[in-house]
Amino acid sequence: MTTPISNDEIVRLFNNMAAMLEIKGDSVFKIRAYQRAANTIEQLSWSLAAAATAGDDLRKIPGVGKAISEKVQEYVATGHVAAYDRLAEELPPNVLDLLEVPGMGPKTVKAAVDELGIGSVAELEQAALDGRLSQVPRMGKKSADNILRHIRAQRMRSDRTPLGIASETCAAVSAQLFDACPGLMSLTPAGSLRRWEETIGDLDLIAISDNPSETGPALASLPAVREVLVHGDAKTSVVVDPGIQIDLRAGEPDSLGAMLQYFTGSQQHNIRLRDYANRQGLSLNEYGITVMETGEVERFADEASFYARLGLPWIPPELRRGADELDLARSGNLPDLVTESDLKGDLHLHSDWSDGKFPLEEMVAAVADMGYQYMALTDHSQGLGVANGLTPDRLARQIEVLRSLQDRYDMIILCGSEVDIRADGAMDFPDDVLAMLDWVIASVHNAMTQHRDTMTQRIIRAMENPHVAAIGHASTRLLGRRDPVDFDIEALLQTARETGTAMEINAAPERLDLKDTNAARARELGVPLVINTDSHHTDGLTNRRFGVAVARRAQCGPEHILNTYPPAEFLAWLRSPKAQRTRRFDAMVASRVSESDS
DNA sequence: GCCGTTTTCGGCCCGACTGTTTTCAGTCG
Repeated sequence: MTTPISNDEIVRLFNNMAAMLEIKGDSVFKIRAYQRAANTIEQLSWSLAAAATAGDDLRKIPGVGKAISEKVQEYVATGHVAAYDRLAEELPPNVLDLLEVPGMGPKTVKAAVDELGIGSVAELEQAALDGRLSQVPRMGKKSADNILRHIRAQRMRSDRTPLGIASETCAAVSAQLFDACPGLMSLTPAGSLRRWEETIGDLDLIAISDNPSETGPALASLPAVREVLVHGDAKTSVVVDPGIQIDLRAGEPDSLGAMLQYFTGSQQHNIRLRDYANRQGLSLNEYGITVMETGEVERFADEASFYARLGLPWIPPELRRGADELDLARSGNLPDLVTESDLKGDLHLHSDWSDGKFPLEEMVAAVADMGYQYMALTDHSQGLGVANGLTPDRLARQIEVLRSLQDRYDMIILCGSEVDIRADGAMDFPDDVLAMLDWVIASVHNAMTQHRDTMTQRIIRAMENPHVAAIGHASTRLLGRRDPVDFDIEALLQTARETGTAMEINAAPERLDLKDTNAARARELGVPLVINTDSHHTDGLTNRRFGVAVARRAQCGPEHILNTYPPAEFLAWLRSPKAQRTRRFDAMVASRVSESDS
């Protein structure tokens, strides 16, 4: 069995085609069509290659027409796309790297290729150094110097920042900016951070102030600022210390609605929203909504009234992905998304009995302080030596301690374990030990480079164990540090459904695992999801917001999340035999949905 | 290249900033 072509590969193909067409100077609308198709495909919860092989009509996907559909078919069938190969032949092999350099757009890249024969970033750097680059039309010494500077800065930092780090940076910079700006009324993150994307390109901040013009200079003079990139009247861009770019826009209170909408994006969402507005004779920009006939500009203090003016309900930022959210909004079918306050328990927690940093009693107390109605303590199993995993004897002692704590809390304390899934799919504890536990979450922690089929079968075997309630951080990825394991996610989720196994959305910001598209597929298949923090520290409990965001991006309501159910319902699910859990969960979802309808 | 409760052809989102120009092209988001 060979690895099928992934959606990501198809996305890369079309994005690369768009970039090459840009350099060639082709129609911007054709380019935009490829970009839109790539954006949509990126968000599919299912395998496009599998659908193509099955003979499905791909043109049902928005933005995919005859030409793009045929290219997908060709790619899946042959591994190549002739049109792509022809484009690639006309350009130097590494030309797309040149587009990655800030300040190098398609026109400049084309000029550099045609006039200077440049074919790589190294050659571009040399041309900037020896003065040839500044000879290109519309380039000068300053532009060439900027290109040089960007090449060197780019070498020093990775391109995108994991959500958790961006979130911390945002909080730190915001606090400093409030101190520096007396007139600052509010500072709201926009862009990919507000949409809770798993990685952030740069950090967009919207400042609302009585005196907007003071905020840009104030940002530029903060101690954390390493470099000022742009400083105009309306916009300031800087680079702050861990190498994150911050774009600040400032305005007055009555412009917040339009500014937030404009700068939250996504770009594809905005393109489609503005198209929708144009059809109503309205034009959108960051200042408000213009009635095209009269030229009158209407202003909005909040986003809800902005969307309302277009005849739409407010669309949560997590859904502004340029996919089907506008259609859902127009038809009144936006999902009611899960929120942090829906969570009634945390079912993946560590203490200092294994690799956590806090004593068991303190972790339990901190969880109770969250207002939860149940929790599971899940220290590592014996096989994870580096994490001081528990032997069966230590586990038995820990269970005694936990049971003795129960009297002090209203919250139900479940005795759990994060049990290692061994390389062959066997559990790290024998069944009689697993049977002592209330809650077993099974995770892969080693042998992560296994072949796709081996890894898939390994996790399937774990799911088939009658004691395994859930699979933890299935892909094991660490954002920016470790790639996900190779597995057949569709087969895993199908097996989860068949075996009555829940799938974790691990909320640790460096994991976010399952990721959004996989969580969406789990939801579609009726697989219960559980949002856990995997806290090793009492501070980790608030990371739940990241897990909730993944679920929201997956269009999950509370009914799709197991640990939003009241204790009685959750425990009834947990205590029923695995073979019955899928049917029980379906009933739980159905009753929750009919409840919210009435 | 895609798309349609105006359209199967003729449209396709919008503005800030920079540096190079001498009125604006190119880049970015």
